[in-house]
Amino acid sequence: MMAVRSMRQKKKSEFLTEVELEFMTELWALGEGSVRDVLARLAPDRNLAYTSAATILRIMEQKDFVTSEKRGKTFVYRPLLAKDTYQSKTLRDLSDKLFDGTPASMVARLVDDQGMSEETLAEIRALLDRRLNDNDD
Amino acid sequence: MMAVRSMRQKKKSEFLTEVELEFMTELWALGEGSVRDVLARLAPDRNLAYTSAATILRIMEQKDFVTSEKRGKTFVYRPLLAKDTYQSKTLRDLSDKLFDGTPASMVARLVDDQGMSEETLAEIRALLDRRLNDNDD
DNA sequence: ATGGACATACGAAGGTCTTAGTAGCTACTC
DNA sequence: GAGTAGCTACTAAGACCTTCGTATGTCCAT
Repeated sequence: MMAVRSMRQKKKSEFLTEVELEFMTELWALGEGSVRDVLARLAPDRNLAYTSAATILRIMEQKDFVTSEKRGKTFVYRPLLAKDTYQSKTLRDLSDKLFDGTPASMVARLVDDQGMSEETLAEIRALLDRRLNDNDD
Repeated sequence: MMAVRSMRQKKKSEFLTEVELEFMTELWALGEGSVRDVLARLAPDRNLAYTSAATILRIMEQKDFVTSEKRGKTFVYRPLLAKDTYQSKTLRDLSDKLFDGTPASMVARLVDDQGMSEETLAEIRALLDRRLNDNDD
């Protein structure tokens, strides 16, 4: 049997679907994991069939979001996309589409609405101070 | 046993789809507008059929994102969902799903990666200062 | 070898989203 | 009153997403 597995890459949507993000989140937390590992971490009321989980991970590999390595008789999946990277990409996209491309307005809405504690706010300001001083020398 | 679950509401996804956001953005900018008004504001290379635009707005009305009023022979659409509100909702969702529910980490990633100018950063810090002083009395 | 446990591959059903064509309504013009 | 222009309603095609069942393969113990 030939495992003909070399299709051409198609446009790659770059973004994770709902379920893909759910799975990727567990992989990011685990570092790596089998179908069963990921499944075990989902909410108890999630009730997703094993084969569904396997399908999802296989598709994620086709999309190059994860890679796999056969260990014994099971595949172990590992993220190819770093969480940091994906966070950045997502923020940029959101800023472009919903905040007129000005990330500052995003922060403004965040600190206005998100009910952050005062220490959280102070923490963020400290972060900015550090950032500003770093570039300032 | 009967399905006790026959709500008339279809669970309303709460979130705009890609195209719906595109249209809503124009309606937010316009305040209100007809199919033609919205269509006119899209990028010249968008090439969306008039009937497609009309369908999209009709669906958005079914989903209660907009309301309409017949003026002459055309419908004029107006947002029911405020941009601010939607921004907040989206940020909260993103924070929950991709930033462990801690908005502060979101800001951290923003100021780290987004290549903001120094004045943008200073602007944000000013915003935080104001916010902190307001609560500080 | 046979059966059982468990893993992967594939295909199909049912849903939503995007797009656009077709049909029909209304009103204005000649 | 027939034609035309512009609008809305409906329907459908095609793409993608989510879920799961079935088929198939592999390893191991009996």
